[in-house]
Amino acid sequence: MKNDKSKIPEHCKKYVQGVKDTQDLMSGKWKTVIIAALYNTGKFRFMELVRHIEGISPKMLSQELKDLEANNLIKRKVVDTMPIAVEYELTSYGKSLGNVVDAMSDWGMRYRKAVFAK
Amino acid sequence: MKNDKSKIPEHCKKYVQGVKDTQDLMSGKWKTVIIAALYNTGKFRFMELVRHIEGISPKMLSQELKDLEANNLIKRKVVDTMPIAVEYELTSYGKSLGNVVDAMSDWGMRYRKAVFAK
DNA sequence: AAAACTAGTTACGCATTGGTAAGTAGTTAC
DNA sequence: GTAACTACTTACCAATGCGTAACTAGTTTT
Repeated sequence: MKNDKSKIPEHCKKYVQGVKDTQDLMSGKWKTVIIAALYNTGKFRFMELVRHIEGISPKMLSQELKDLEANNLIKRKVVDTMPIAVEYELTSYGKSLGNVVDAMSDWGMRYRKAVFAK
Repeated sequence: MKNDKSKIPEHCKKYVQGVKDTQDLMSGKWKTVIIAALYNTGKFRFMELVRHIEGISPKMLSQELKDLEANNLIKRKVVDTMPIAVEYELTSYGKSLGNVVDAMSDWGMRYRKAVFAK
């Protein structure tokens, strides 16, 4: 056997597992966009997000926010004014996803330029 | 209006668009894993990938490889030996996704540690 | 000559995803 | 007092994603 790739090194498995875990937490059509929005602007109310993220419905936003909150990536805060306001922002975990979102955004912008340049 | 977030700054739109574009190209259950595998190891034949990526079926692998090739992220090379071999590797575009995959892997590994540490 | 390996393809089907539309409960502006 | 706003929820439906299993066509090993 000249080149046996059948044995997968441990660090490689961990590397891939990391990618999978991150992907799972950011799965679905809207989570990365929500995270990107909160990462850029800091704090948003529910309807602000609905208006800010074009195309999202209240149903999907609500669902995705719940998922993100369950994974401790964002925190939901009810401001007890009259009328009540609900604010969403990233937790420190959530903020640490900034690297990932930045990398995706950088790459995406460069790719788009390259594609349109042809 | 104290705090008008209704006007979305242009750079913010571009930022989010970048994230979306990247997400679209890496969508599905297997693309990031395939990219990570090729990024780590360089070159793989079809059946090597099937064995290396646990859980993937030939059908899904074939489908995802086609998608990735269509988006110019990987190249497929038929080595004209007897029997023929088919090699897959990242294009330079594909390699430039390394930052994204690295960021995802880093974050995922840290997150996993943090979750199990509790 | 049969079994096994290469690189896939095809048929089938269930389950998840995500969209539309409408409804709810409370508050407030006109 | 009625329309509109906030923060959602619910019901329903269509499309897609993804898995299983089997099959193909060529090559090679036994």
